[in-house]
Amino acid sequence: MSQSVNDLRVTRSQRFIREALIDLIEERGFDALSVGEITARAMVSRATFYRHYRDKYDLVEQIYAEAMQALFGAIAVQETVHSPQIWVTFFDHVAEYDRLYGALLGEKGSPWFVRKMRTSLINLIKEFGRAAPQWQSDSAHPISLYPAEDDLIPDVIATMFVEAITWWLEHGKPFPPQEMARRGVALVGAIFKETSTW
Amino acid sequence: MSQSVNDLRVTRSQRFIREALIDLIEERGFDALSVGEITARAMVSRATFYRHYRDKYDLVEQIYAEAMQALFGAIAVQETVHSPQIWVTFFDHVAEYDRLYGALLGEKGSPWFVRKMRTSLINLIKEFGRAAPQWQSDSAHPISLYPAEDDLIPDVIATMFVEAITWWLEHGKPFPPQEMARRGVALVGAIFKETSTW
DNA sequence: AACATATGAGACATACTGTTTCATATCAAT
DNA sequence: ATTGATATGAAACAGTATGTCTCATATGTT
Repeated sequence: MSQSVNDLRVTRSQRFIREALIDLIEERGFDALSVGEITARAMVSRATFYRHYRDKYDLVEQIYAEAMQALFGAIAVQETVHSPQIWVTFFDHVAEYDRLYGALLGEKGSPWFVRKMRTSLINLIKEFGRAAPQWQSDSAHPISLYPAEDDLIPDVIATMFVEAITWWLEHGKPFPPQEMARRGVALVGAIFKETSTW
Repeated sequence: MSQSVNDLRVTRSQRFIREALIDLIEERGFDALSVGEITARAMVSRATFYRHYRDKYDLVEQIYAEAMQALFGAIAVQETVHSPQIWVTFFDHVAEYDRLYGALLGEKGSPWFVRKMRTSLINLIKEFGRAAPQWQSDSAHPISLYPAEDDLIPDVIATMFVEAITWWLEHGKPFPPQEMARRGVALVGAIFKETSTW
């Protein structure tokens, strides 16, 4: 793509475009946006947009990819990747990028992005579930849950989390990340306990 | 709209259009469809489509409205609207319209419709939750849950149900509606019990 | 200062939308 | 079977968005 990695023009254009994107999502909703509208707000040529992004979805994906990279970086710092602490880190991350996630997950957001984020979470959930076998302690089928049920539970839990995040951001983060993590973990625990007897 | 309620031409056109819609969703996905594509498959003029529907979303809404009418009719037959039996009826309904829901909720489906269906469910969940106070029996705040939390729980549960339905249909309905209802009710019970202490 | 390249302006072909017109075919009712 | 009503098909239409392309210019980097 770009030979010189740090060209002020490039970073400036991309920054304007990203800011315009979030502003416009909050104002008019992601689905309603056209590329022309975004570039007009960003005071940038449409051709410039297409030089950097395939379409508006690609734009979101690039932003999201960077956010995910930041999240994984934060998680890597944690010694106990398989501990509930991971969810505190997660909600901290969400809080840090609250404007991005709020815009994309909220009322004016994109159902497409919701799906995307849920998919990202499912793997994390699986990892988390496998690392907490005590939740399935009183089960007659402690291991067979996932293969037999073909991932209904992680799917459902991931969906729940995305929904909880959306609710949290739309209500102005009523309580701190720690509390959200605590509730999320408790809920997941209850679900695992309940479904482990199936 | 139509003066003579039963005009063969109308019912035939609408039927072709609806069949084409579901076929095409399964093949190419709802979002990718254009009106022209639908009418071409239905062997009907585009003008005819616009005579009956505002756009492809309106088409889905009309189909969905009829399905909901059928569901409400089935529920009305139940004496105990506030019993878990309602969910058996619900999953029976989903099974009856499996092709419709499968297409619209599944991988090729429409996130917009998922949202729509969840909204429909939230009211049902609230009704269901209010009618089963025993789930909040050991709570210190048995009533204040909804107003205080501003509907996080019903929202999350509705989302879970939609996700469960999607999973169920995409996996070829591995077990009968009764079993899905049983598991759904159990899960909701566990969640209510867990969250009632918050 | 010299070079590289990102940008802006605009043209372009393509596609889809939603509306409209009008002649024709098809239906319902008698 | 004939009549009257109307749903339909074909086509044109303006409007909008997309994604690509060209080229002169401005702006960065070295």
